[in-house]
Amino acid sequence: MVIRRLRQAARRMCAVATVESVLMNIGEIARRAGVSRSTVSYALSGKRPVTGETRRRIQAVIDEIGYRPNAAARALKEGRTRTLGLVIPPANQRLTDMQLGFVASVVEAAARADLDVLLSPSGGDHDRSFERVVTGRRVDGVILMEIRLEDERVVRLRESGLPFVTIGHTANPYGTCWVDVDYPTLIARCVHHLADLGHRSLALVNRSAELLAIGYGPAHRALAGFTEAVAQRGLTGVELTCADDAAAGESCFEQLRDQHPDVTAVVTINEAALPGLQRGLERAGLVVPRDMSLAGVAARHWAEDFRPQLTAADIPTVEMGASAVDLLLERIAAPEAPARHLLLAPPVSLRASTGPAPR
Amino acid sequence: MVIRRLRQAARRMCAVATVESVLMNIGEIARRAGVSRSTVSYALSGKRPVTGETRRRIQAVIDEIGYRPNAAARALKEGRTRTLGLVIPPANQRLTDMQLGFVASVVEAAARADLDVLLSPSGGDHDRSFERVVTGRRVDGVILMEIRLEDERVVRLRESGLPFVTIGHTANPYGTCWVDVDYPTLIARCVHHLADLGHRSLALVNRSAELLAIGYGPAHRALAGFTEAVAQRGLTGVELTCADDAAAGESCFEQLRDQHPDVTAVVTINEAALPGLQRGLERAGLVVPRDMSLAGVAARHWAEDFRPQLTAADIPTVEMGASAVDLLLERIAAPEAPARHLLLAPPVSLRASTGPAPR
DNA sequence: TGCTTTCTGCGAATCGATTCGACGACTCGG
DNA sequence: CCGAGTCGTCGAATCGATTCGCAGAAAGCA
Repeated sequence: MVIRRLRQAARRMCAVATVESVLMNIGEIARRAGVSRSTVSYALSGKRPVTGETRRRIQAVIDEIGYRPNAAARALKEGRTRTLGLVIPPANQRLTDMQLGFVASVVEAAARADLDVLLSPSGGDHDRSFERVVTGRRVDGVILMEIRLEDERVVRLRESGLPFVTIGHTANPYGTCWVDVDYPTLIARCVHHLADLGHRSLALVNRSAELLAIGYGPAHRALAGFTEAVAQRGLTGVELTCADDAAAGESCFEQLRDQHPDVTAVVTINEAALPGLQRGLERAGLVVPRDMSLAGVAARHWAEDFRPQLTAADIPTVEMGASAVDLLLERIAAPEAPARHLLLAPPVSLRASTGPAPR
Repeated sequence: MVIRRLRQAARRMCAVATVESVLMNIGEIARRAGVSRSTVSYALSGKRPVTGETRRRIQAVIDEIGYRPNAAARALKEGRTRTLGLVIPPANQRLTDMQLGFVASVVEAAARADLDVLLSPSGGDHDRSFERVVTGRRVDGVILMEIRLEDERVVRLRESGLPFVTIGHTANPYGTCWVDVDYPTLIARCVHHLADLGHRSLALVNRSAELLAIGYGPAHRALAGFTEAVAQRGLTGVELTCADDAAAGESCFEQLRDQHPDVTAVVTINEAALPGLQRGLERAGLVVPRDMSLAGVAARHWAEDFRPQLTAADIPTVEMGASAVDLLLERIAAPEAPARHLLLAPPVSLRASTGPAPR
């Protein structure tokens, strides 16, 4: 008892020595307002009525010393953290613009709902950061992006019981909540558009061979959509992989020129390669769309930065991020409800990069 | 008493009904291992010796049911959250590549130290998200970026007593920890390099007029460094502002050609405008560096994507982000220690975009 | 054998907020 | 004027982990 009093005395001295705001818990508010801690809590939450006069006194004290409830204590008691986890690709690979768009819109949507976002830079493997987020009760739910057809993170999350939503979807689309772009349909629309313009020989500039190898969803689905649409229209199709940068785009184009000179139209989902394709076209003295047509799936600003502006389905990153947050909030509120999906197929915006096939 | 026992019974039923992993707190571990809660805690932290046999038994139980300590409870007791806050620009403006580089490297460096990162998308004004982070004890420290010469967020953080580090620095550099690039020096080096090559009339393509108006540090410091160096060498200098995108870069270049045709060299800190400058140069039929020299400050991949590759000081975003985390950890460990700074002046890499002035 | 010292492990207090039962002070109808 | 029902507030338990003081047991020494 003596010891405890000594410790309390020491703490009081410490409190005096440092900034006033160091000691501001609900008990201190209660003491200064002359009420009990529970009354302060009820005045703040409104879960039980509190007389106007009392509430005003409490509010005055709170405003005076700038009190905000301790997030950890609240999370402990309530069993929820008001925080969402967002798993992003590890930092060694630069985020693509699309990924960045998702991050920004998820963060924005979460902020609108007064939720914070905890970042976990995690690749496919078990990762300390990912494990912390999944298993440490640090977040109420998780948003996962860069989904592979077979994704062990999805398996891990499912067995953990933590609510989660993915941006992109695995080979088995059932039982999990996700938002995705309908790559096969969009690529098919591009192929049909080009076929309608008379093109007979098309190339697909896909994402990198590595991504394809690890089973990255968009790369596989774009490929599938391309081959099917090409077959359906009786065209010849060339499939190329290309790393996510301008230099790769340029060499990819050169390879195309060398090995498949008969190709008159290119379909791509690789935004980052666009500047390189542009350079390659210029160096080869080709004019778009007179000598070569281009179409694809890309973030709007990539399409608009291309010259001439690119015929493309603009990926609605903002809408997708916001929807992912909405779905996740639903799932957190009702974990047992059936999983919902959202498969978006934004229209292909006809811009200036596609035209009749050259003869 | 009866009521409490009823409630406990209800909880037990609930625990049986749901996934096993739902009930896994330190007490459960202790029960299964046949020891007390404190022993489990000591076995995990190693802060007091625990017999090998006991430790093994505890570890076995932990491995079996996959226990991880509850982050909120730990944060509450320890008074620290093992989380860093990162304040990023609000989502309505797209992050620049430099900003993205900072975010990625901060997250990466934090992950290496087993810390999580909480994102707060906050502009200059008081913002719910920012306030939550600063005042809710949700983080042990904060990293702030996009610093203005007078920045109220810095003021707010300083008076809150929360440790923080800024990437970029305010007009008064003392008393806070920061990491920054020495824009005046780098710009001056570019100017001197161009002056040595015989250029007499230079232009600075700065960031946007809006950023300059709100007192954005890099824009002001680049401007100051430019005017001083130009004056020192007796050159004529033109100052232009330019929004952060290719279209703006293109129109900025056109404005330059129209109004200042005597300019033979451009210095820029605006990476995002580079593709636009490139387009403008091509459309005007100018060859770099024969007709016009370019130099500046940019992330490496922007410089290398330029054709010809850009003479530029490459911003070490990875190093800066990592240093910011290091400084912040130091500051958290010793809040009263004198503030440290890091002002980086990476060398100007001579690439192919600068050459002798045309005659 | 008896006493001190070192090991181990336990019980209880603690962090800060929420929430539930209870209780005193009212009002109101009969 | 009295019992029933409301209203406002309080005290105490609780969330899950850490940590401090303390108590047996084992070991060392005389």
